[in-house]
Amino acid sequence: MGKLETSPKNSARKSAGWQAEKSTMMQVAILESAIDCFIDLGYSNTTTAKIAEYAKVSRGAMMHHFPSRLRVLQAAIEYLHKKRLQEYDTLMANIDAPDRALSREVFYDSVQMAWRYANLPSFTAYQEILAASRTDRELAEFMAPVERDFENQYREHAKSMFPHWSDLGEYLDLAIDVVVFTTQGMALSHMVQNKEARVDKMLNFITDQLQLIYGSAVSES
Amino acid sequence: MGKLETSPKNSARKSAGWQAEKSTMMQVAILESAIDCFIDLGYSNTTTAKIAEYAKVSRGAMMHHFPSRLRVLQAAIEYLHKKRLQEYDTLMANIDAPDRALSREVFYDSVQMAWRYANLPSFTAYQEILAASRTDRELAEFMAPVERDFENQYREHAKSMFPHWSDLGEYLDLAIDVVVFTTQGMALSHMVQNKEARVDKMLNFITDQLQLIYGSAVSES
DNA sequence: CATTTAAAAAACAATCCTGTATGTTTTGGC
DNA sequence: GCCAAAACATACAGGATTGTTTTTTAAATG
Repeated sequence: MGKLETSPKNSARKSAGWQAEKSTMMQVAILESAIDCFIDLGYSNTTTAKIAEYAKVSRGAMMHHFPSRLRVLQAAIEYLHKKRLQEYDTLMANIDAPDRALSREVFYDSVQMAWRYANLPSFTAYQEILAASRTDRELAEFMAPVERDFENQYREHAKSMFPHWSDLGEYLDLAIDVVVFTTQGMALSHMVQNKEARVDKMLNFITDQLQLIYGSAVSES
Repeated sequence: MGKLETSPKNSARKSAGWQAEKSTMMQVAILESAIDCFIDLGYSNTTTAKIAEYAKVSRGAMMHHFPSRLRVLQAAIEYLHKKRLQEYDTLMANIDAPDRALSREVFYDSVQMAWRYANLPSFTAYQEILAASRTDRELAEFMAPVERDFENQYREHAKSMFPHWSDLGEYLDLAIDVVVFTTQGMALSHMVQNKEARVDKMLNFITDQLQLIYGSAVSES
Protein backbone atom coordinates (compact mmCIF):
# COMPACT_ATOMS: atom_id res chain seq x y z
CA MET A 1 0.00 0.00 0.00
CA GLY A 2 2.37 2.71 -1.18
CA LYS A 3 1.50 6.32 -0.98
CA LEU A 4 -0.28 7.73 -3.94
CA GLU A 5 1.99 9.32 -6.50
CA THR A 6 2.07 13.02 -6.04
CA SER A 7 3.15 14.02 -9.49
CA PRO A 8 2.69 12.62 -12.98
CA LYS A 9 6.11 11.08 -13.43
CA ASN A 10 5.53 7.57 -14.62
CA SER A 11 2.69 6.65 -16.86
CA ALA A 12 0.10 9.16 -17.76
CA ARG A 13 2.33 12.18 -17.83
CA LYS A 14 0.80 15.13 -19.54
CA SER A 15 -2.23 13.06 -20.48
CA ALA A 16 -5.32 15.19 -20.51
CA GLY A 17 -7.18 13.02 -18.04
CA TRP A 18 -4.38 12.80 -15.53
CA GLN A 19 -6.14 14.83 -12.96
CA ALA A 20 -9.39 12.95 -13.20
CA GLU A 21 -7.50 9.67 -13.24
CA LYS A 22 -5.70 10.45 -10.03
CA SER A 23 -8.92 11.70 -8.54
CA THR A 24 -10.75 8.46 -9.17
CA MET A 25 -7.75 6.49 -7.94
CA MET A 26 -7.94 8.34 -4.69
CA GLN A 27 -11.67 7.87 -4.48
CA VAL A 28 -11.32 4.13 -4.91
CA ALA A 29 -8.63 4.07 -2.26
CA ILE A 30 -10.96 5.91 0.07
CA LEU A 31 -13.87 3.58 -0.55
CA GLU A 32 -11.74 0.51 0.01
CA SER A 33 -10.37 2.04 3.15
CA ALA A 34 -13.88 2.66 4.38
CA ILE A 35 -14.70 -1.00 3.86
CA ASP A 36 -11.54 -2.00 5.68
CA CYS A 37 -12.65 0.23 8.52
CA PHE A 38 -16.02 -1.51 8.65
CA ILE A 39 -14.19 -4.78 9.04
CA ASP A 40 -11.52 -3.65 11.48
CA LEU A 41 -13.44 -1.15 13.57
CA GLY A 42 -17.12 -1.74 12.94
CA TYR A 43 -19.55 0.56 11.26
CA SER A 44 -20.07 3.05 14.06
CA ASN A 45 -16.37 3.40 14.77
CA THR A 46 -15.65 4.15 11.15
CA THR A 47 -14.92 7.85 11.47
CA THR A 48 -13.86 10.16 8.71
CA ALA A 49 -10.46 10.51 10.34
CA LYS A 50 -9.94 6.74 10.40
CA ILE A 51 -10.91 6.32 6.77
CA ALA A 52 -8.49 9.05 5.74
CA GLU A 53 -5.77 7.48 7.85
CA TYR A 54 -6.34 4.07 6.27
CA ALA A 55 -6.27 5.61 2.79
CA LYS A 56 -3.14 7.60 3.63
CA VAL A 57 -4.87 10.78 2.67
CA SER A 58 -5.57 13.89 4.61
CA ARG A 59 -9.05 14.27 5.96
CA GLY A 60 -9.36 17.54 4.13
CA ALA A 61 -8.62 15.88 0.81
CA MET A 62 -11.22 13.30 1.50
CA MET A 63 -13.84 15.84 2.46
CA HIS A 64 -13.12 17.54 -0.81
CA HIS A 65 -14.28 14.50 -2.75
CA PHE A 66 -17.02 13.42 -0.35
CA PRO A 67 -18.66 16.40 1.31
CA SER A 68 -19.97 14.49 4.32
CA ARG A 69 -19.50 11.31 6.25
CA LEU A 70 -22.75 9.91 5.00
CA ARG A 71 -21.70 10.40 1.40
CA VAL A 72 -18.49 8.48 1.88
CA LEU A 73 -20.28 5.66 3.55
CA GLN A 74 -23.00 5.49 0.92
CA ALA A 75 -20.42 5.46 -1.85
CA ALA A 76 -18.51 2.76 0.01
CA ILE A 77 -21.66 0.70 0.34
CA GLU A 78 -22.36 0.86 -3.36
CA TYR A 79 -18.77 -0.05 -4.06
CA LEU A 80 -19.04 -2.96 -1.66
CA HIS A 81 -22.26 -4.08 -3.25
CA LYS A 82 -20.67 -4.34 -6.67
CA LYS A 83 -17.65 -6.03 -5.22
CA ARG A 84 -19.81 -8.64 -3.55
CA LEU A 85 -21.67 -9.43 -6.72
CA GLN A 86 -18.37 -9.75 -8.48
CA GLU A 87 -16.95 -12.06 -5.81
CA TYR A 88 -20.08 -14.13 -6.12
CA ASP A 89 -19.44 -14.48 -9.83
CA THR A 90 -15.86 -15.49 -9.23
CA LEU A 91 -16.73 -18.14 -6.68
CA MET A 92 -19.50 -19.44 -8.89
CA ALA A 93 -17.14 -19.71 -11.81
CA ASN A 94 -15.07 -22.25 -9.91
CA ILE A 95 -17.89 -24.75 -9.97
CA ASP A 96 -19.37 -23.57 -13.19
CA ALA A 97 -20.77 -26.68 -14.80
CA PRO A 98 -24.34 -26.15 -15.88
CA ASP A 99 -24.09 -29.19 -18.08
CA ARG A 100 -22.53 -31.40 -15.46
CA ALA A 101 -24.80 -33.99 -13.94
CA LEU A 102 -26.22 -33.03 -10.58
CA SER A 103 -24.09 -35.40 -8.60
CA ARG A 104 -23.56 -35.04 -4.90
CA GLU A 105 -20.23 -33.46 -5.62
CA VAL A 106 -21.85 -30.61 -7.50
CA PHE A 107 -24.22 -29.96 -4.63
CA TYR A 108 -21.42 -30.13 -2.13
CA ASP A 109 -19.32 -27.71 -4.12
CA SER A 110 -22.21 -25.28 -4.20
CA VAL A 111 -22.73 -25.52 -0.47
CA GLN A 112 -19.08 -25.04 0.26
CA MET A 113 -19.02 -22.10 -2.09
CA ALA A 114 -21.84 -20.50 -0.14
CA TRP A 115 -19.97 -21.15 3.07
CA ARG A 116 -16.81 -19.57 1.73
CA TYR A 117 -18.85 -16.65 0.53
CA ALA A 118 -20.22 -16.08 4.01
CA ASN A 119 -16.67 -16.00 5.34
CA LEU A 120 -15.33 -13.38 3.01
CA PRO A 121 -14.31 -10.05 4.51
CA SER A 122 -16.85 -8.38 2.27
CA PHE A 123 -19.57 -10.39 3.96
CA THR A 124 -18.44 -9.14 7.35
CA ALA A 125 -18.40 -5.59 6.11
CA TYR A 126 -21.87 -5.97 4.67
CA GLN A 127 -23.20 -7.40 7.90
CA GLU A 128 -21.80 -4.45 9.79
CA ILE A 129 -23.80 -2.18 7.57
CA LEU A 130 -26.96 -4.24 7.81
CA ALA A 131 -26.70 -4.36 11.57
CA ALA A 132 -26.24 -0.62 11.75
CA SER A 133 -29.16 -0.04 9.41
CA ARG A 134 -31.52 -1.62 11.89
CA THR A 135 -31.36 1.45 14.10
CA ASP A 136 -30.41 4.03 11.49
CA ARG A 137 -33.42 5.09 9.47
CA GLU A 138 -31.46 7.00 6.85
CA LEU A 139 -29.10 4.11 6.30
CA ALA A 140 -31.98 1.65 6.17
CA GLU A 141 -33.67 3.62 3.41
CA PHE A 142 -30.46 3.66 1.47
CA MET A 143 -29.98 -0.05 1.93
CA ALA A 144 -33.45 -1.15 0.90
CA PRO A 145 -32.88 -1.02 -2.87
CA VAL A 146 -29.40 -2.44 -2.47
CA GLU A 147 -30.74 -5.44 -0.63
CA ARG A 148 -33.51 -5.95 -3.13
CA ASP A 149 -31.02 -5.83 -5.95
CA PHE A 150 -28.70 -8.24 -4.26
CA GLU A 151 -31.42 -10.75 -3.55
CA ASN A 152 -32.59 -10.64 -7.14
CA GLN A 153 -29.14 -10.97 -8.60
CA TYR A 154 -28.33 -13.81 -6.27
CA ARG A 155 -31.46 -15.63 -7.26
CA GLU A 156 -31.04 -15.01 -10.95
CA HIS A 157 -27.52 -16.23 -10.90
CA ALA A 158 -28.45 -19.39 -9.06
CA LYS A 159 -31.17 -20.03 -11.58
CA SER A 160 -28.81 -19.76 -14.52
CA MET A 161 -26.29 -21.83 -12.65
CA PHE A 162 -28.69 -24.70 -12.27
CA PRO A 163 -30.78 -24.75 -15.40
CA HIS A 164 -32.13 -28.12 -14.34
CA TRP A 165 -34.14 -26.35 -11.65
CA SER A 166 -35.29 -23.47 -13.73
CA ASP A 167 -38.82 -24.72 -14.22
CA LEU A 168 -39.11 -25.89 -10.62
CA GLY A 169 -39.15 -22.38 -9.23
CA GLU A 170 -40.51 -23.07 -5.80
CA TYR A 171 -38.10 -25.83 -5.02
CA LEU A 172 -35.19 -23.78 -6.18
CA ASP A 173 -36.25 -20.95 -3.90
CA LEU A 174 -36.40 -23.32 -1.00
CA ALA A 175 -33.01 -24.76 -1.84
CA ILE A 176 -31.49 -21.31 -2.00
CA ASP A 177 -33.03 -20.33 1.31
CA VAL A 178 -31.80 -23.47 3.00
CA VAL A 179 -28.25 -22.86 1.87
CA VAL A 180 -28.22 -19.12 2.49
CA PHE A 181 -29.86 -19.15 5.90
CA THR A 182 -27.76 -22.00 7.17
CA THR A 183 -24.43 -20.70 6.02
CA GLN A 184 -25.17 -17.17 7.15
CA GLY A 185 -26.52 -18.43 10.44
CA MET A 186 -23.28 -20.30 10.97
CA ALA A 187 -21.16 -17.38 9.93
CA LEU A 188 -22.93 -15.04 12.32
CA SER A 189 -23.15 -17.41 15.24
CA HIS A 190 -20.16 -17.36 17.51
CA MET A 191 -19.75 -21.07 17.80
CA VAL A 192 -17.71 -21.59 20.89
CA GLN A 193 -17.08 -25.30 20.78
CA ASN A 194 -16.04 -27.68 18.01
CA LYS A 195 -16.53 -25.15 15.31
CA GLU A 196 -14.75 -26.99 12.53
CA ALA A 197 -16.40 -30.33 13.15
CA ARG A 198 -19.85 -28.83 13.44
CA VAL A 199 -19.44 -26.78 10.30
CA ASP A 200 -18.28 -29.83 8.42
CA LYS A 201 -21.26 -31.84 9.59
CA MET A 202 -23.65 -29.06 8.69
CA LEU A 203 -22.26 -28.63 5.21
CA ASN A 204 -22.61 -32.32 4.53
CA PHE A 205 -26.07 -32.34 5.96
CA ILE A 206 -27.19 -29.45 3.80
CA THR A 207 -25.80 -31.23 0.77
CA ASP A 208 -28.00 -34.20 1.54
CA GLN A 209 -30.97 -31.92 1.94
CA LEU A 210 -30.33 -30.32 -1.41
CA GLN A 211 -30.32 -33.68 -3.09
CA LEU A 212 -33.52 -34.49 -1.29
CA ILE A 213 -35.19 -31.29 -2.43
CA TYR A 214 -34.07 -31.88 -5.95
CA GLY A 215 -35.44 -35.38 -5.78
CA SER A 216 -38.82 -34.09 -4.69
CA ALA A 217 -38.75 -31.49 -7.40
CA VAL A 218 -38.12 -33.83 -10.28
CA SER A 219 -40.46 -36.53 -9.00
CA GLU A 220 -43.27 -34.02 -8.77
CA SER A 221 -42.82 -32.56 -12.20
CA MET B 1 -43.76 3.09 33.29
CA GLY B 2 -44.49 5.38 36.24
CA LYS B 3 -41.79 7.29 37.99
CA LEU B 4 -40.11 5.53 40.85
CA GLU B 5 -41.59 6.34 44.22
CA THR B 6 -39.54 8.94 45.95
CA SER B 7 -40.59 8.23 49.49
CA PRO B 8 -41.67 5.14 51.42
CA LYS B 9 -45.37 5.88 51.58
CA ASN B 10 -47.09 2.77 50.51
CA SER B 11 -45.69 -0.59 51.28
CA ALA B 12 -42.39 -1.01 52.94
CA ARG B 13 -42.51 2.11 55.05
CA LYS B 14 -39.89 2.19 57.75
CA SER B 15 -38.80 -1.31 56.91
CA ALA B 16 -35.11 -1.73 57.53
CA GLY B 17 -34.34 -2.76 53.99
CA TRP B 18 -36.27 -0.02 52.30
CA GLN B 19 -33.23 1.79 51.10
CA ALA B 20 -31.61 -1.27 49.65
CA GLU B 21 -34.90 -2.31 48.14
CA LYS B 22 -35.35 0.94 46.36
CA SER B 23 -31.74 0.85 45.27
CA THR B 24 -32.11 -2.52 43.61
CA MET B 25 -35.38 -1.44 42.05
CA MET B 26 -33.58 1.42 40.44
CA GLN B 27 -30.74 -0.79 39.34
CA VAL B 28 -33.12 -3.17 37.65
CA ALA B 29 -34.86 -0.26 35.95
CA ILE B 30 -31.50 0.93 34.70
CA LEU B 31 -30.49 -2.46 33.36
CA GLU B 32 -33.77 -2.93 31.57
CA SER B 33 -33.47 0.53 30.14
CA ALA B 34 -30.02 -0.30 28.87
CA ILE B 35 -31.43 -3.34 27.08
CA ASP B 36 -34.21 -1.22 25.63
CA CYS B 37 -31.55 1.14 24.37
CA PHE B 38 -29.71 -1.72 22.71
CA ILE B 39 -32.91 -2.55 20.89
CA ASP B 40 -33.99 0.97 20.03
CA LEU B 41 -30.68 2.67 19.40
CA GLY B 42 -28.12 -0.06 18.91
CA TYR B 43 -25.19 -0.89 21.13
CA SER B 44 -22.88 1.93 20.14
CA ASN B 45 -25.57 4.58 20.44
CA THR B 46 -26.44 3.44 23.93
CA THR B 47 -24.97 6.31 25.88
CA THR B 48 -25.14 6.80 29.61
CA ALA B 49 -27.40 9.77 29.10
CA LYS B 50 -29.85 7.74 27.02
CA ILE B 51 -30.00 4.93 29.53
CA ALA B 52 -30.72 7.39 32.31
CA GLU B 53 -33.36 9.08 30.22
CA TYR B 54 -35.05 5.75 29.47
CA ALA B 55 -34.97 4.82 33.14
CA LYS B 56 -36.30 8.24 34.16
CA VAL B 57 -33.36 8.73 36.43
CA SER B 58 -30.72 11.38 36.51
CA ARG B 59 -27.40 10.47 35.01
CA GLY B 60 -25.75 11.28 38.30
CA ALA B 61 -27.93 8.79 40.14
CA MET B 62 -27.03 6.17 37.63
CA MET B 63 -23.33 6.88 37.84
CA HIS B 64 -23.65 6.48 41.57
CA HIS B 65 -24.72 2.87 41.18
CA PHE B 66 -22.58 2.06 38.16
CA PRO B 67 -19.31 3.98 38.19
CA SER B 68 -18.68 3.76 34.47
CA ARG B 69 -20.40 3.09 31.20
CA LEU B 70 -18.70 -0.25 30.83
CA ARG B 71 -20.00 -1.36 34.20
CA VAL B 72 -23.59 -0.55 33.32
CA LEU B 73 -23.30 -2.38 30.06
CA GLN B 74 -21.68 -5.41 31.60
CA ALA B 75 -24.34 -5.57 34.29
CA ALA B 76 -27.01 -5.20 31.63
CA ILE B 77 -25.47 -8.01 29.62
CA GLU B 78 -25.52 -10.35 32.59
CA TYR B 79 -29.08 -9.36 33.30
CA LEU B 80 -29.98 -10.02 29.69
CA HIS B 81 -28.24 -13.35 29.75
CA LYS B 82 -30.34 -14.54 32.68
CA LYS B 83 -33.45 -13.16 31.11
CA ARG B 84 -32.78 -15.05 27.91
CA LEU B 85 -32.29 -18.33 29.72
CA GLN B 86 -35.50 -17.70 31.56
CA GLU B 87 -37.40 -16.91 28.39
CA TYR B 88 -36.03 -20.08 26.91
CA ASP B 89 -37.44 -22.02 29.84
CA THR B 90 -40.80 -20.39 29.44
CA LEU B 91 -41.03 -21.10 25.75
CA MET B 92 -39.87 -24.65 26.29
CA ALA B 93 -42.49 -25.19 28.95
CA ASN B 94 -45.21 -24.62 26.38
CA ILE B 95 -44.25 -27.75 24.55
CA ASP B 96 -42.95 -29.58 27.54
CA ALA B 97 -43.80 -33.20 26.87
CA PRO B 98 -40.82 -35.42 27.44
CA ASP B 99 -43.09 -38.43 27.57
CA ARG B 100 -45.06 -37.52 24.49
CA ALA B 101 -44.31 -39.54 21.44
CA LEU B 102 -42.00 -37.83 18.99
CA SER B 103 -44.67 -37.07 16.46
CA ARG B 104 -44.21 -34.53 13.74
CA GLU B 105 -46.23 -32.12 15.80
CA VAL B 106 -43.71 -32.22 18.61
CA PHE B 107 -40.88 -31.51 16.22
CA TYR B 108 -42.80 -28.72 14.59
CA ASP B 109 -43.58 -27.14 17.93
CA SER B 110 -39.91 -27.22 18.80
CA VAL B 111 -38.92 -25.58 15.56
CA GLN B 112 -41.53 -22.90 15.89
CA MET B 113 -40.44 -22.30 19.43
CA ALA B 114 -36.89 -21.75 18.24
CA TRP B 115 -38.17 -19.37 15.60
CA ARG B 116 -40.16 -17.39 18.13
CA TYR B 117 -37.13 -17.32 20.35
CA ALA B 118 -35.05 -15.77 17.59
CA ASN B 119 -37.67 -13.07 17.21
CA LEU B 120 -37.78 -11.96 20.80
CA PRO B 121 -36.54 -8.47 21.61
CA SER B 122 -33.97 -10.05 23.88
CA PHE B 123 -32.51 -11.84 20.90
CA THR B 124 -32.12 -8.56 19.06
CA ALA B 125 -30.46 -7.00 22.05
CA TYR B 126 -28.10 -9.93 22.37
CA GLN B 127 -27.17 -9.76 18.73
CA GLU B 128 -26.37 -6.09 19.08
CA ILE B 129 -23.91 -6.99 21.78
CA LEU B 130 -22.40 -9.87 19.86
CA ALA B 131 -21.98 -7.72 16.79
CA ALA B 132 -20.29 -5.02 18.81
CA SER B 133 -18.02 -7.56 20.48
CA ARG B 134 -16.49 -8.44 17.15
CA THR B 135 -14.53 -5.21 17.11
CA ASP B 136 -14.39 -4.52 20.84
CA ARG B 137 -11.74 -6.61 22.50
CA GLU B 138 -12.79 -5.82 26.04
CA LEU B 139 -16.41 -6.64 25.33
CA ALA B 140 -15.41 -9.83 23.54
CA GLU B 141 -13.49 -11.03 26.57
CA PHE B 142 -16.44 -10.34 28.75
CA MET B 143 -18.77 -12.15 26.40
CA ALA B 144 -16.71 -15.31 25.99
CA PRO B 145 -17.82 -17.00 29.23
CA VAL B 146 -21.36 -15.76 28.74
CA GLU B 147 -21.55 -17.37 25.34
CA ARG B 148 -20.02 -20.57 26.58
CA ASP B 149 -22.51 -20.71 29.40
CA PHE B 150 -25.41 -20.03 27.10
CA GLU B 151 -24.41 -22.69 24.63
CA ASN B 152 -24.07 -25.24 27.41
CA GLN B 153 -27.37 -24.38 29.04
CA TYR B 154 -29.11 -24.44 25.71
CA ARG B 155 -27.72 -27.85 24.94
CA GLU B 156 -28.42 -29.27 28.37
CA HIS B 157 -31.95 -28.08 28.25
CA ALA B 158 -32.56 -29.58 24.85
CA LYS B 159 -31.13 -32.85 26.07
CA SER B 160 -33.47 -33.03 29.03
CA MET B 161 -36.30 -31.94 26.79
CA PHE B 162 -35.79 -34.85 24.49
CA PRO B 163 -34.67 -37.74 26.63
CA HIS B 164 -35.18 -40.02 23.65
CA TRP B 165 -32.08 -38.52 22.11
CA SER B 166 -29.96 -38.47 25.19
CA ASP B 167 -27.80 -41.41 24.22
CA LEU B 168 -27.55 -40.30 20.62
CA GLY B 169 -25.37 -37.33 21.40
CA GLU B 170 -24.00 -36.59 17.99
CA TYR B 171 -27.33 -36.61 16.28
CA LEU B 172 -28.82 -34.38 18.90
CA ASP B 173 -26.00 -31.91 18.40
CA LEU B 174 -26.64 -31.89 14.70
CA ALA B 175 -30.36 -31.43 15.21
CA ILE B 176 -29.76 -28.50 17.51
CA ASP B 177 -27.36 -26.89 15.09
CA VAL B 178 -29.76 -27.28 12.21
CA VAL B 179 -32.54 -25.59 14.11
CA VAL B 180 -30.43 -22.88 15.68
CA PHE B 181 -28.46 -21.89 12.60
CA THR B 182 -31.49 -21.86 10.37
CA THR B 183 -33.75 -19.86 12.65
CA GLN B 184 -31.01 -17.41 13.53
CA GLY B 185 -29.98 -17.11 9.93
CA MET B 186 -33.56 -16.24 9.05
CA ALA B 187 -33.91 -13.82 11.91
CA LEU B 188 -30.74 -11.98 10.94
CA SER B 189 -31.31 -11.98 7.23
CA HIS B 190 -33.32 -9.07 5.95
CA MET B 191 -35.63 -11.03 3.74
CA VAL B 192 -37.00 -8.54 1.33
CA GLN B 193 -39.55 -10.60 -0.52
CA ASN B 194 -42.19 -13.10 0.58
CA LYS B 195 -40.93 -13.22 4.09
CA GLU B 196 -43.89 -14.99 5.65
CA ALA B 197 -44.22 -17.66 2.99
CA ARG B 198 -40.53 -18.42 2.97
CA VAL B 199 -40.34 -18.64 6.71
CA ASP B 200 -43.28 -20.99 6.76
CA LYS B 201 -41.71 -23.22 4.16
CA MET B 202 -38.42 -23.25 5.98
CA LEU B 203 -39.96 -24.16 9.31
CA ASN B 204 -41.80 -27.06 7.76
CA PHE B 205 -38.71 -28.15 5.96
CA ILE B 206 -36.61 -28.11 9.10
CA THR B 207 -39.26 -30.16 10.83
CA ASP B 208 -38.94 -32.82 8.16
CA GLN B 209 -35.20 -32.76 8.55
CA LEU B 210 -35.47 -33.25 12.27
CA GLN B 211 -37.60 -36.32 11.77
CA LEU B 212 -35.07 -37.56 9.28
CA ILE B 213 -32.19 -37.05 11.66
CA TYR B 214 -34.09 -38.78 14.40
CA GLY B 215 -34.81 -41.64 12.08
CA SER B 216 -31.14 -42.05 11.30
CA ALA B 217 -30.31 -41.87 14.96
CA VAL B 218 -32.63 -44.60 16.14
CA SER B 219 -31.91 -46.86 13.19
CA GLU B 220 -28.22 -46.68 13.88
CA SER B 221 -28.44 -47.41 17.57
C1' DC C 1 5.05 32.60 -17.89
C1' DA C 2 1.24 34.27 -15.48
C1' DT C 3 -3.23 33.54 -14.02
C1' DT C 4 -7.17 31.17 -12.88
C1' DT C 5 -9.14 27.09 -11.02
C1' DA C 6 -9.11 22.75 -8.71
C1' DA C 7 -7.06 19.91 -5.05
C1' DA C 8 -5.12 19.26 -0.65
C1' DA C 9 -3.93 20.55 4.03
C1' DA C 10 -4.72 22.86 8.21
C1' DA C 11 -7.28 25.37 11.48
C1' DC C 12 -11.63 26.26 13.64
C1' DA C 13 -16.33 26.10 15.86
C1' DA C 14 -20.10 23.33 17.51
C1' DT C 15 -21.78 19.21 19.40
C1' DC C 16 -21.69 15.14 22.03
C1' DC C 17 -20.02 11.94 25.47
C1' DT C 18 -17.49 10.34 29.39
C1' DG C 19 -15.76 10.70 33.90
C1' DT C 20 -15.26 13.50 37.91
C1' DA C 21 -16.08 16.86 41.22
C1' DT C 22 -19.11 19.43 43.85
C1' DG C 23 -23.46 20.49 45.89
C1' DT C 24 -28.15 19.02 47.67
C1' DT C 25 -31.55 15.93 49.47
C1' DT C 26 -33.01 11.83 51.76
C1' DT C 27 -32.39 8.00 54.89
C1' DG C 28 -31.16 5.36 59.13
C1' DG C 29 -29.30 5.41 63.68
C1' DC C 30 -29.05 7.82 68.04
C1' DG D 1 -35.25 16.08 66.51
C1' DC D 2 -30.01 15.77 65.13
C1' DC D 3 -26.04 13.86 62.32
C1' DA D 4 -23.34 11.02 59.54
C1' DA D 5 -23.78 8.46 55.38
C1' DA D 6 -25.96 7.24 51.32
C1' DA D 7 -28.41 8.48 47.45
C1' DC D 8 -29.29 11.76 44.14
C1' DA D 9 -28.65 15.98 41.15
C1' DT D 10 -25.96 19.47 38.84
C1' DA D 11 -21.88 21.45 36.89
C1' DC D 12 -17.58 21.11 34.75
C1' DA D 13 -13.16 19.57 32.20
C1' DG D 14 -11.15 16.74 28.59
C1' DG D 15 -11.48 14.31 24.42
C1' DA D 16 -13.45 13.01 20.12
C1' DT D 17 -16.02 13.78 15.87
C1' DT D 18 -18.26 16.32 12.35
C1' DG D 19 -18.72 19.92 9.08
C1' DT D 20 -17.00 24.49 7.69
C1' DT D 21 -13.67 27.91 6.69
C1' DT D 22 -9.26 29.44 5.57
C1' DT D 23 -4.78 28.82 3.73
C1' DT D 24 -1.51 26.60 0.86
C1' DT D 25 -0.16 23.85 -3.07
C1' DA D 26 -0.57 21.94 -7.58
C1' DA D 27 -2.48 21.76 -12.17
C1' DA D 28 -4.51 23.58 -16.52
C1' DT D 29 -4.87 27.22 -19.82
C1' DG D 30 -4.24 31.26 -22.54
